[in-house]
Amino acid sequence: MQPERSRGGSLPKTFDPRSVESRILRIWEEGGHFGAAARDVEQGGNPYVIVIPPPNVTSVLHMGHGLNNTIQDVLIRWRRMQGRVTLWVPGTDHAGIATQNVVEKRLAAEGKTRHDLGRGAFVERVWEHVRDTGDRILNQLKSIGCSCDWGRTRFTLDEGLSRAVREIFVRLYEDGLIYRGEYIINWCPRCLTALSNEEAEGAEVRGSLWHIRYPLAPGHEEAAAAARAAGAEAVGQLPDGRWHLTVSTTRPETMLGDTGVAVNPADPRYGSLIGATVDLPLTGRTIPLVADRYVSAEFGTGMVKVTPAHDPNDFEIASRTGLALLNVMTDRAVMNENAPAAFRGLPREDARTAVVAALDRLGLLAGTDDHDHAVPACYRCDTVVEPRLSEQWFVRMGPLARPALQGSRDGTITFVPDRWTRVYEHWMENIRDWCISRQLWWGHRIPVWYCGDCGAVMACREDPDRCDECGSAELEQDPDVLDTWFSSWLWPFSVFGWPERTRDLGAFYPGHTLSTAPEILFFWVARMIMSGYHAMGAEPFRRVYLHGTVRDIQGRKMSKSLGNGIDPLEVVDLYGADALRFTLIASAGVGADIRLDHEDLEAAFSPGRNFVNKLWNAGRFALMSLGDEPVPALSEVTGDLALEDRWILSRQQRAIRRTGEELDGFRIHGAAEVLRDFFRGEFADWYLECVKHRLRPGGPGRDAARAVLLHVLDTICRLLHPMVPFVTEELWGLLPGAGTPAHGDGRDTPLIVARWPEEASALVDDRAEADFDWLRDLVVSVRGMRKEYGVGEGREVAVHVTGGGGPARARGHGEMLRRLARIGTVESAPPAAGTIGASAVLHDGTELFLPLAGVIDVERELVRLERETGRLEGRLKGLRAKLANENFVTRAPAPVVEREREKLASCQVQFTKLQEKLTSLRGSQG
RNA sequence: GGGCGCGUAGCUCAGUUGGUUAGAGUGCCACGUUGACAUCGUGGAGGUCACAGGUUCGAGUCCUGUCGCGCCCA
Repeated sequence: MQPERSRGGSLPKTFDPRSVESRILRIWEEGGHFGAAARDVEQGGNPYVIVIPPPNVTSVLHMGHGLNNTIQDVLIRWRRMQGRVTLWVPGTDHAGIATQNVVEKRLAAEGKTRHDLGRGAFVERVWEHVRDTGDRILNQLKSIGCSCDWGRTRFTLDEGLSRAVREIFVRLYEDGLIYRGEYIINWCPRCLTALSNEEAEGAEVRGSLWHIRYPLAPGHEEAAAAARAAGAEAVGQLPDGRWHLTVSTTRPETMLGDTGVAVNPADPRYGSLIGATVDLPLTGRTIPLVADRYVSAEFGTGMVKVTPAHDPNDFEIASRTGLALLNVMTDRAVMNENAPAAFRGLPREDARTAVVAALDRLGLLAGTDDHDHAVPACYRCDTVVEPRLSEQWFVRMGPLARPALQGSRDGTITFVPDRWTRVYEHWMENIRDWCISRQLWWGHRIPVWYCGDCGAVMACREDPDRCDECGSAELEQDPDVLDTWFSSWLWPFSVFGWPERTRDLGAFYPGHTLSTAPEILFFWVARMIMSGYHAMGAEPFRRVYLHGTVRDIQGRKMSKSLGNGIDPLEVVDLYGADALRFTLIASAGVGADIRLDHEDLEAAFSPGRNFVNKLWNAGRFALMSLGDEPVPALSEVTGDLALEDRWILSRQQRAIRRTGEELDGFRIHGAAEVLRDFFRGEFADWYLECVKHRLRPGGPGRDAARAVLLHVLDTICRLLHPMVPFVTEELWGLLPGAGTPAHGDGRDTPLIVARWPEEASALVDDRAEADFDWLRDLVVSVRGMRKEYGVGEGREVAVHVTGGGGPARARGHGEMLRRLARIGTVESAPPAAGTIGASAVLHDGTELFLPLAGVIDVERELVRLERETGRLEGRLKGLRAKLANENFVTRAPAPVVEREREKLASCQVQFTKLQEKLTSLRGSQG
């Protein structure tokens, strides 16, 4: 083994995530670096807490999880390195409907329903399923590097969390904030359960608006004629002479359940008809015409049919006007015994067709229009929701919303991006009661018992034996379970043992950041805030980060049904977890959606993989170059620093500062950009190239270069660790210097708990930055001229550097210029008159000249110089006009004006000198 | 019907209180293997910042309107 190659030389040329990730994971987990204990806070530690948005226990990891949890892990790792007592609590959600559906589907494959098994056996069957697959998604999170405290993993159906559900239910019931009642709720006729308003998602549908004639009952002819005379076009006469009204509906089948027709009381057209009765077609029933302020005189005919048992608005009208309730459908949305015999047993869709046909035959169909409207569908199975009258349990939300609204208004809780604040507040201001009972078997059973003898209703923390009222043992528990979100909304404190007053609660509540997708702002985030204030008296977190959605290349949301998803684990397998993370982070603007090509994973994820590989190779080179001898600490070489050393150290301080600023503002992609620019654009492209010759054994200033190289690479590993934890951990572990003070902290712990870098203002060096920028300018300029004339890198060139501060600034950097631009010699004297070559002028007026006799094409050089002078002339013109404008000079801030003046001066010098070159070249040619 | 967001390079997107020559990744063209990396390097082409007005010394950025796309609420 060669001494100078003993480090790094044996490492593979490309980073191999598979050989690294599992080993690193083990180091982190076995080291106990993911966890935190209440004790750490009690002893004065400053906590930083995130609770995970618990994924559905039966789900598998998708890209949305990937993004969401990468963001959380970046924040957690960053705070952990800053020395905060960091806790990220993982867990899963029992997802009542979804999970029950999965198991029911399996049963269906066996030709069974849950009713064949019975409740107890079915629930046991679901538990079996959950025991088999429940850990799956959490293990998947591990494989993308999530540093959750796995020992604290919770499940919403755990005993402790179930106790929390029961406690909050009973408390709210006792406070009068939970009640039972018969109302119109959203009902899924496939899942056969009630849904909350949030679970019924409206989808725009192209439907029809049917106009139907309802004959007036005899005796109202005069009133009808009066209405007609008052301009009521919806009132008319049928061929047989009967008067009729016209109502419009998108759901004609519901007319079988109509119990009235309503108009606005202030509508002058229909005043005479209020109190009249209508012969409801097809049913033989007679229904009244009533007045209600809900009815809009402007919409349609200004006259609506009222179906209180099948429409929420109609239900409201009925409750105000006393109209009867008539339910004409079964729980499966099939017409029931209250419907006329001809329609009984028809599913709602068939009933619609049949009703329309029947009305048409009777000549009562006035017409049909196309009509776009929103139709609510079950968020779990996409079946069209049927508004249904039924007895359910509700949470009275008004009192809970008040403090939750206040928390946002007074700035206690902030949302990023800020626009969500208004969405949140609008929802809170228009809060509606929450239907929490579900006609399912999988979930927390409602802790309410009914006495079979005296009819008492009891909400109980412990299962009761006897009725509180009459002592009877004839008790029956409510058969329904609670909405899953009724347990999720307790998550920020139930995971810490609430309602017990645990040490964990004292240490870790309130938490700090919540990162999630905006889809569950109402479902979950808003309700957590409500329950937090109600149960704990404090907000559950202060900052809510709502990130974007992962979409396919066409902008469609990734979904199982579309088959356009990307499996994060496949990406990890192909490109590594770091590549996945970096790609996601670097492409996710604050709150912005991400598009990824699911058909070309290489195109989608190679940027991340390539970046990681570049980092790996920079590390590999550094390790090879550092050699085995001890590397001095930075403090030992301060007197020996070369320009490029001072430059990179100065740039590093800016990178540290900006990374912190970006992370603090949840601009994680911004942090990624800062670090990519620093690492790749400055460290790898320039610094490493500058010091290569110094790093060779016996190279000039070798120890200083080694010290700086190690220090900067060490810092880069730290700064990038939250985003690409595996490669940085691996690399950092290979860096020399375990236990030396050169690294600021001991190297006996892994990077995951190493100290986050702090800006060292003493290392900021404006002068070095300016000088180095000048050299970069020179190098770029020479490279450009070489390319222009096709002077390959195999051939060294001489460069005359004259005028401006040039010769002095170039002095001492000959070797660097040789390596970066293949400059053989730097001449500080002007070329002999008549020498053929290429010219350029740097910003400070330094003239460059490459003698390229034999290579150069004078015509081409003339064109090139003309292009350049033309460009400068354009700029000069703009700058002169700007500075000649008195308004600009007097009104713009002085520094802005000064900057423009400097630009003008610099352009002027460049222009003049290039102009001279051009003139002399023309002269030499002519 | 009400509200919100978006429209910047071929593609995907940054652009923080208005102030350098509007940037990155990717794709494209040319050259290149100088002992980290071809999952690389160097150089280059590519934009009337959707459109029309307005405010301002100055607008991708602020205001108004129009067009197109997406989302949320009713």
